[in-house]
Amino acid sequence: MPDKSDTPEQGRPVEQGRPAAQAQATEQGQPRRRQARGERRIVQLLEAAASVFCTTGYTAASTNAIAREAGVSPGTLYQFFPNKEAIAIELGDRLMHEMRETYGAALAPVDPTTPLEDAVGAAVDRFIAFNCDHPVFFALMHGPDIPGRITEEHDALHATLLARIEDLLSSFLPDVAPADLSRTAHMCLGLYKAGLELVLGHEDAERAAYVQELKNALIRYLAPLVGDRLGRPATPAP
Amino acid sequence: MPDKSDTPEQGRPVEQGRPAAQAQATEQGQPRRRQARGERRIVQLLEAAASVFCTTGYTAASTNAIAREAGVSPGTLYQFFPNKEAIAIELGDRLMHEMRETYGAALAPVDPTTPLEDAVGAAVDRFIAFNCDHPVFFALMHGPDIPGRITEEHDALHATLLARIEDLLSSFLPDVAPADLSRTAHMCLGLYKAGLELVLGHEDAERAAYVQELKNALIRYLAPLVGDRLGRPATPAP
DNA sequence: GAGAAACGCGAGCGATGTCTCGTGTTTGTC
DNA sequence: GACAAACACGAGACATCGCTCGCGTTTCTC
Repeated sequence: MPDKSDTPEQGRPVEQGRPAAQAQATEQGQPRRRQARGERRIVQLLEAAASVFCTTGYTAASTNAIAREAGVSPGTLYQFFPNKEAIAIELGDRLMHEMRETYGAALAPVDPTTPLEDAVGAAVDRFIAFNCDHPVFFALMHGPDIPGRITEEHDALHATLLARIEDLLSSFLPDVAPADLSRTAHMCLGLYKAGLELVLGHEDAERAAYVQELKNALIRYLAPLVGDRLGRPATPAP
Repeated sequence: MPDKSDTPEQGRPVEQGRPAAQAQATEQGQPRRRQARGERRIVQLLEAAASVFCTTGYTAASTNAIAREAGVSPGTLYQFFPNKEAIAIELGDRLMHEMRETYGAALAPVDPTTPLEDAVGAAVDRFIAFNCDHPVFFALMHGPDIPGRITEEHDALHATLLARIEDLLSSFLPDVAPADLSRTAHMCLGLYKAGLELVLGHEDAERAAYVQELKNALIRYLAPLVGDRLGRPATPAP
């Protein structure tokens, strides 16, 4: 850790003003050496940000409010994040990381013998569970007011998800034109989002009922396409 | 606490077809007597607001930008609307009014012999057409950042729509528990919104294809519930 | 224990946005 | 034509928000 006298601008772009801590290692000269206390503050701030984003949305959320929610001063917040956007980015990154594990386990294994109902049911259950555990995710991914960089991440996740869904679908629909397959995948994701909104808007028994309805909608939408591979014939529910 | 005139609600006579866009009365007494010029300015400002809301969303839209888009000064804008929210409210009102005619014609007539496919197809076509003609509607109704009063209007429309859908559904599903019927209606509206987003995101042929997919999703979701009344059997497409 | 760096604070700067005010112009009515 | 009310303007008052600065405190390291 080279300390070049007391002038902090020595190793940094002058325009940058303050060091602007990076949580993870990026290129950019020397990242800041965080202490345990700092790491704790970061997750604390991230949790506060999640809470505020959830209730007010991204644009309406003020950094002062986030700092207050976290019980620190505005200045402290900016020791760990260069700007407001970076907070959302970092939050999105961590969420995305956790998400990858979730949907990796949810969509990846395409056992060629699993019936459609089970595959859809399992995937939906996992995604719903994740979104219920992390309501911020929905808030961040649904806001039409999100600035540039976050949208990129959103698009990246979106694309990854769609690719996975297409993969999964293609195992059920071997001979469908790519364009149709892509459209079907988009529809599935859209239907899921619609169902998710309803699920998040209710609780307990109603929530469970909506989860079931969402599965029904997806299965019935896909059933006519798959032909066989239905597990059991998609008879109308009793 | 600026602005004393933002108060609960200024007595709004709601005359017949009059959209009622009166601005501030000096003291909550009687509305202002508008001239033809003023009425013209109002629709001009509303159109400008629609355009700005569409491209930037509600919160990010500045009143100055709306005034500039309309080619008038900020002061002029405030001659006709007490505040920014009122612009969105009035815009929502007029949209809603037009919407009522559209979906009144789209959902009201429940000919007991129409097959499910046709009923859904017709309703979807009308709604999609309306939303394509008025993209603001989607923007205003979907923003997570919309302040209080607008949400009320949104909820009102939502409730009205749901009631209509339930009506329509109940003619197809005579003996279903009310709770289940309501849930099904919510799902239908949710599925429609999801499809709408995809439809608005594409053009021409792709857009038409998504419209068809939306109809498919709705019909297939509902088909197992109706039993007969299918018009033609919902055979899977090849 | 001493020095450096990370951490923490909170007043406040600059930019931006909503809305007002004083004034001048147009329109409707007599 | 005269008068009032509606219309129009645009500078700026007032608030808010993102973010910074200077300085004090805690923690790490030797």
